[in-house]
Amino acid sequence: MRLLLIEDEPELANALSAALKKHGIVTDHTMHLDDAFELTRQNDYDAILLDRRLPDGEGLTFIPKVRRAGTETPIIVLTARNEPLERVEGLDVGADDYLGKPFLVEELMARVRAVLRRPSSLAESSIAVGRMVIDPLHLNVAIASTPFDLPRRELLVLAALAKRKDKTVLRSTLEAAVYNYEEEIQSNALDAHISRLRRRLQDAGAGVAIHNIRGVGYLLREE
Amino acid sequence: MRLLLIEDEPELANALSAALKKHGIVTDHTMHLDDAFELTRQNDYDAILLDRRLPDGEGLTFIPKVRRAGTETPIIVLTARNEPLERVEGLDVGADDYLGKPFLVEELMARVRAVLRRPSSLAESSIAVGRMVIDPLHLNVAIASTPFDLPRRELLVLAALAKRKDKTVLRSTLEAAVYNYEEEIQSNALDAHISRLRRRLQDAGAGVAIHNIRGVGYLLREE
DNA sequence: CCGCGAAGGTTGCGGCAGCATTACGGGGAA
DNA sequence: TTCCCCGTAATGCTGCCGCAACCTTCGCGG
Repeated sequence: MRLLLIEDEPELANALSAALKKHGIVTDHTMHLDDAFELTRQNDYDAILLDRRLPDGEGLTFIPKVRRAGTETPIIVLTARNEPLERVEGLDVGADDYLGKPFLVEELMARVRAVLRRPSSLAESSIAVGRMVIDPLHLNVAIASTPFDLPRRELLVLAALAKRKDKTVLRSTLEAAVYNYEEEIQSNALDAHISRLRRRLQDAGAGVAIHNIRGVGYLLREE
Repeated sequence: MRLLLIEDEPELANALSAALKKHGIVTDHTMHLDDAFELTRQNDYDAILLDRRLPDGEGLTFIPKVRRAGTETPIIVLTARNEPLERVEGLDVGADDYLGKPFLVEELMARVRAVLRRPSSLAESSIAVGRMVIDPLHLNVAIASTPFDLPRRELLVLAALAKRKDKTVLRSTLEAAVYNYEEEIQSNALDAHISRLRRRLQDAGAGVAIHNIRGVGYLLREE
């Protein structure tokens, strides 16, 4: 899962990113609405966390803009101002939920989950490929119903591939699934993960293969 | 197991929390319906105990509100008014059970368990792993059918792991299972519990292992 | 059919974040 | 009081993972 966090307090932003990471969530962070808008066009986020009070101005103005651009990603508004009236304000312009500061990360998680549960979003619980069963939400993998554990990054790669099994996943999409843009990589780290993952799958007799499509990306299919 | 208690008499609330704690239950407590509503969004409770007569007004009004928000957590209504007619009233708006004050904690526990056993909730009664049998509902653990005592926190960790045996449990999920929102921890207390629990399981020859997945969480499996 | 460049695959290494363990001491229960 | 739980912190260690060097495969053009 991947979130975009639009927040100008670096301290809060860092704490939040770290906490979300514990939930297996990759977080991109920016404090500028323009950057944020670009990021929504480049990436397919599962949800957006939006602060209202930003150096660029009122965060809410961001919502109509992205909606007009066709982005339907759920938006959760974060703010210190938590009056009922303002709550309505946010929801009226197209926010999906509203969260007053300070809040617990658990609360945020619950709201993210709630928002993702809504009919529009397609949160699949479990995907079967070959002899494997992959649950990308809980980050579980099993082969022939015995658990199979993987390092974090390889797990994220596999989950991203499984979500679109038999379909090609762009290289950039995979990178996005595993890294946030602060952790930019200057090498073939992704290739390395793929390689190690392949070996692990092979050794375990997973009955799946990660197939490369030159210049485009990868796909996961049965052997 | 984790409950939300909505009750305005501090004395009763404290006594109840303490009593439930002895049963290994983590309890969050509030006396305001608004707070309670927020809490249901923050946490995934196993059940909610709801007083009818509250400073905010009639407790029953709370039920449709949370149900509309998509929360399916079982609700047990506590009240001094225990007339049959009022009982129907509570159940009609979506309560799962009804308990007249005063009551024995044992009775409350029995009702909580009963409510959790219902088909909708997926509370398994008993889980077998290795040479152990774990009942996360009664918080009983036995090794080779002789009872096995554990300290409270370690018991909660083990129960949380057992409920998802052979599947990874996120670190954050474990933290939520063991601590309520007042008890924030600032150290590696969870790691310490895991370590001590491992040693105990080892010494007892439980035939199970708690396995770590770096950067993700833990899982319980047979050795 | 062959050559060549670019994309992908593989692998060892080193740094370091995350985990394991343990001793210590406060505090609560019997 | 005594015992044990359990939070804290210090210490050591493990193995993930980014990196880079080197090798293999692919596809195109001649």
